[in-house]
Amino acid sequence: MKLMEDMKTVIEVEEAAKMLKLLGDKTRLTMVALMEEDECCVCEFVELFNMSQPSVSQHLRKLRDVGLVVEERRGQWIFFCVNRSHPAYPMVKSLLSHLPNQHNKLLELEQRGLRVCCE
Amino acid sequence: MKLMEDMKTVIEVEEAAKMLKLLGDKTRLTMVALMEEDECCVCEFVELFNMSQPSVSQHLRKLRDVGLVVEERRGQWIFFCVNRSHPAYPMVKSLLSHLPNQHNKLLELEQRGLRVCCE
DNA sequence: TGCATATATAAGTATATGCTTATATACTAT
DNA sequence: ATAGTATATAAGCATATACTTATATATGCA
Repeated sequence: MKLMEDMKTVIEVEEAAKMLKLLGDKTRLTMVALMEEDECCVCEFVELFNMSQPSVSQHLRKLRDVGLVVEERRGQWIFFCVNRSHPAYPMVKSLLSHLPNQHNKLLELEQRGLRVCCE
Repeated sequence: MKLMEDMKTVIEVEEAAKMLKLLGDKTRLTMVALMEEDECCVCEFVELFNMSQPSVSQHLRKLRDVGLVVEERRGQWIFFCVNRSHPAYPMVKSLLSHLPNQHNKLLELEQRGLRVCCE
């Protein structure tokens, strides 16, 4: 007997393959796992991945192009977060649940004073 | 409260990305979804995907190389099936649960007399 | 206005990918 | 043995991918 159930929205194989292809990259998969915890901005990813800014931007653009993430500008910064109403989100959430928690990465960033906060 | 829970084995992001990259191809994703239903042999995939035999073999080899599928020769045929003891299998199973059922494809193949059976 | 910071985009390049055709291997049946 | 069927592998090729460097755009602040 199952009392609580994860959303098991069905999506077409083609659509799923497109998503998995995008997530089949260590950088993008980690990005999405991080954004599942909290919204992030480009410079935070640059710091976390020790990667060039254009490279980070290009990864984020791919995620945005399929609608899996949405962006919101706040001052100088553009924050990205997971679009939880995307048709493929339930599948994405399922697979993220099999990955290690990424919270420590954000904590470490905060401790180094590199977490961007705009209130 | 949750009484029954899916296996939520955690695997490293790098390992997960490797798997998702493999499954981020419509052909291979469908193959795995089909094999989740029942073991299949190469010529069945050739028929189902209307694809060249070498192409099918190459896709299966990639899946085999990471250990996600295992093969077993029976006479002329080599049957492939999902390796349910693979560390990434729980994640794979999770995401497959968001795909449409592929049973009809195998049924149709059977009705056309093209299902390989060796007993 | 002018400069610094944050981000996006463009163009170039090396490598990866998925197909193709041709050929090799393995098993079955005559 | 020989032919037929099933599968694997190799080599070639067109396209996709992920980075790089250079440059453009947008915001904040003095």
